[in-house]
Amino acid sequence: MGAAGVVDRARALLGRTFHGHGVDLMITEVEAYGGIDDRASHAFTRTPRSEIMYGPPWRLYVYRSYGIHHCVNIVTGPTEEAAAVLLRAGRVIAGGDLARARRGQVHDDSLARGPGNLSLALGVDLKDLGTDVLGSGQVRLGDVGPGRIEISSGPRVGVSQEADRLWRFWITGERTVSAYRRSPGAPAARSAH
DNA sequence: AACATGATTCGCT
DNA sequence: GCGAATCATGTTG
Repeated sequence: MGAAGVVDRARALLGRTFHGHGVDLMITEVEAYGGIDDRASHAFTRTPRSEIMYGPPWRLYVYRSYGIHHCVNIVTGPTEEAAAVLLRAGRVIAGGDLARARRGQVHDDSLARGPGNLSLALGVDLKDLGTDVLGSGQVRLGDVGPGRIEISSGPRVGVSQEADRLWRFWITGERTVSAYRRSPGAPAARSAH
């Protein structure tokens, strides 16, 4: 698997079901992070936090964001690349009451819209770090792959490095997909003029 | 030991 | 569209 391997893995996750602590959703938006080949990846520098990404694939990398939220990633491997896929949004398909209890009164489309909200809806936090999502634990991938879906792509949200790499993918037309925001720290985007 | 920085979200203008 | 909230992590002294 080359540098594009994580991209293939990211696209293949779209439309799959994912379970977290009593809630099932269909993954509708993801971002690929290329590890050692990607300055935007937390694994670009190998530290205790990013160490999980240098391990076997299909384990959870969970981190705290802005001191408030959590973000959920699936490590993709190969181990020497330390790549991972960030789950950015999903459509809740079961356990909606539980998801709403965690998220409050929000529109169904917003229950798992954005990485922090997705993590909250699924009840995933640091206790789930390192969970094998191919196992039968409280956080796991569903067995069934997607039917035919159309995929759109664009730049990743909020990253100041590699801000023009088109490594964000979502199911075309899905209303659960989060809004794009370019990082203030990123160089100005080239005008389309 | 102190400092800078976010793979964000929500409310207000 | 803009900015505050909030704190773990990594970096620097």
